[in-house]
Amino acid sequence: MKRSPTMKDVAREAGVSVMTVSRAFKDDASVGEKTREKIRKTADGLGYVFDVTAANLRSQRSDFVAVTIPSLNNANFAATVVALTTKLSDAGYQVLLGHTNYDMDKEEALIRQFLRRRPEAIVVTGGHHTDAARKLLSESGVPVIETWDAPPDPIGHVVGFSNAATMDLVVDHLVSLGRKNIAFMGGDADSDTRGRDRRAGFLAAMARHRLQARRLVGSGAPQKAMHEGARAMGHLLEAYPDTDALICVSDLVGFGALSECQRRGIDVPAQIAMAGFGAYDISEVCVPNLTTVDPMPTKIGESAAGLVLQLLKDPTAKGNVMITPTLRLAQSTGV
Amino acid sequence: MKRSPTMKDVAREAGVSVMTVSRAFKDDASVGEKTREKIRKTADGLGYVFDVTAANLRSQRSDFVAVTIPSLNNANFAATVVALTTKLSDAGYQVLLGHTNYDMDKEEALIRQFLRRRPEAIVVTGGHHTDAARKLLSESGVPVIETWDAPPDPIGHVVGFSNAATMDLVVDHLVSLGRKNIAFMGGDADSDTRGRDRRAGFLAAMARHRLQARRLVGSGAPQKAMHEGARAMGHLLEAYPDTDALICVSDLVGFGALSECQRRGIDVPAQIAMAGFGAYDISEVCVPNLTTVDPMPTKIGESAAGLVLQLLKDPTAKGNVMITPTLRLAQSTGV
DNA sequence: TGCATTTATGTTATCGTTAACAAATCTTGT
DNA sequence: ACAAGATTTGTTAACGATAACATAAATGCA
Repeated sequence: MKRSPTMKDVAREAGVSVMTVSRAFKDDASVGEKTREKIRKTADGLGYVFDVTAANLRSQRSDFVAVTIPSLNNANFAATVVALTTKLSDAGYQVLLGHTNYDMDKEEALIRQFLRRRPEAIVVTGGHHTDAARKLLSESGVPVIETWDAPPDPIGHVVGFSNAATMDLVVDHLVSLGRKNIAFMGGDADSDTRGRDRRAGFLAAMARHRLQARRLVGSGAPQKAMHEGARAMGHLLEAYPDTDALICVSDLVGFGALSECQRRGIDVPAQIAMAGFGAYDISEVCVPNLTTVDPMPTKIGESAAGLVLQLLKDPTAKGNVMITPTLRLAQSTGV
Repeated sequence: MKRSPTMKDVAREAGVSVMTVSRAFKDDASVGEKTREKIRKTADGLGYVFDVTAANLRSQRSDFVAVTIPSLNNANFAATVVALTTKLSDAGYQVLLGHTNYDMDKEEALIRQFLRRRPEAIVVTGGHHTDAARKLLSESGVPVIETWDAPPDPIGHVVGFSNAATMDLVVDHLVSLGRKNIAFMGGDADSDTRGRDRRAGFLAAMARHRLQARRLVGSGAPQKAMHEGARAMGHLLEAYPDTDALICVSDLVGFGALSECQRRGIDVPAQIAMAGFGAYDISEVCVPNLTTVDPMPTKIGESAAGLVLQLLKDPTAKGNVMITPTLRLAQSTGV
């Protein structure tokens, strides 16, 4: 197989200098209209494909934006990435996507790997990282954006919300319905830092209402959320049979719990009101529909992309974006 | 902000040549143990980060493997990508992931964009592409692997299965239960080529059993599967009230349909037996559990990665991998 | 010890593109 | 028609690494 053609080949064939070919491939450059046309045609004829790697090396711009998320298979992270990718690729950037599988060491390894490609910005999910990862990020000389959480000690910029504060919305709602024996399911897995933050928010909100918050059941790692939700519901009913409301760390756990109620003939919301988190599709389809919190994943992605673009124009720009999640009431809390 | 250090800086600081530094960063190269140690230490001290772009340009190897999938937020595609990424990154490759949103023009644009980075292999989902995309792929001089479908006219290599053939499994099962008025939901969206293939398979299987296959209802684009499944169930019940079995293009559509049955008090499986496709988590959690087909997404990813690695060693290697999906029986068909 | 062999390090040119500067060509107004 | 400015094209060197080849240092063995 023969070597693929370079600008040099195109230049020779078209009878111009290499530099003119280079310019012809940039939209804004000054090249005569008929010269450009000839070059385009010659390039097509030769099957020339522009080599971004060489361009990057010379111009010292990688066009990469590195992005890490905990899991690919999550409607919310996916929505954020879709929004982010759309906006960034429209602006000519290439997203380098990595998933950590909720493992902070994996995240560190990914960051290390991505930095070797000289990304122009790094967008990470969450504010919890290994010490080494924090160091890598802050010393990278590249804009860093933490999304989804509003960490107490940000590395660079933040586009997120307070997971803890969202629990106020849910607890207030359940309390306003007269529920008092409110349980929380999930938030026990070390790896799911957002879940832990939500549980902490639940505890704080309950304390604010002077309600006992001892009804806590684990649901394990987020990867098995639905199954674990069903299992955990069994535990909850045995341990705290007088529970009259349940907040789940996610809609997926919530759906597992809901289906277990269905199996056992427990009436939701009459006996137990139930709320999830994440506004997953399933919350609007399951029976009963699940009250949930919409964390605005697309808005997070769009804002993060906007911030990246702004920072690439002006690295000194300040800009943290706070997102305001909304409570979506549905049948599972009797609305 | 000062320029980040290069090998030259490390070499000067460590009192060796640039080439020695370069070798010290490759594991297998011959460098004295104490020299290597000194270089490592100097590099760390300077905060040196290896520049993969430059290395790629010189060595004419990108370490990239381009991968396109229809949607990020899909448990099956995600599982394939996870398996693929894990295996390839262990071997030192970087996956460039792009999602097409089930749009073939978007896929073409992605491929065009990826080729400019000189990937060492390209893995695409499905066997349906624009003509231009097919041309790009086949002329790229890079190994091409089509996954998830077994296309009639492959571009290069294939790791997949016959969507149509999987429907034989499901139809045979339902017929063996004595069901005759079998409906199919989905497969109507142009963009969902796999769904279309499944519907075609359904029609073929019904013909083989000499059964009428006019009970077809659309469920629209896969992005809204759950909602559309619920809506479509309404249509089905109105149009074909004597339906005694339903095959859905995916478990997500199936769950939508199932929840609509629950709302209307229709007994599944007594009145209507129901089967989905994809072995999504939800199929094992919903009530009743959903009979489904497991398309072995992880196996697809692993096999595709294995094939990529093999092809990179020996580009002339032949190798198509056929995956055999399995039927998973559950309560929704009365098992 | 001395010479062949292995191991460790150095030198030079280059991957394919673009920044920076230089030169040539084309406009335009008088 | 011609100077002055605007537009288009060309030349040279460089981005940061490595392949290929050359040489120096270390080792083995008679």
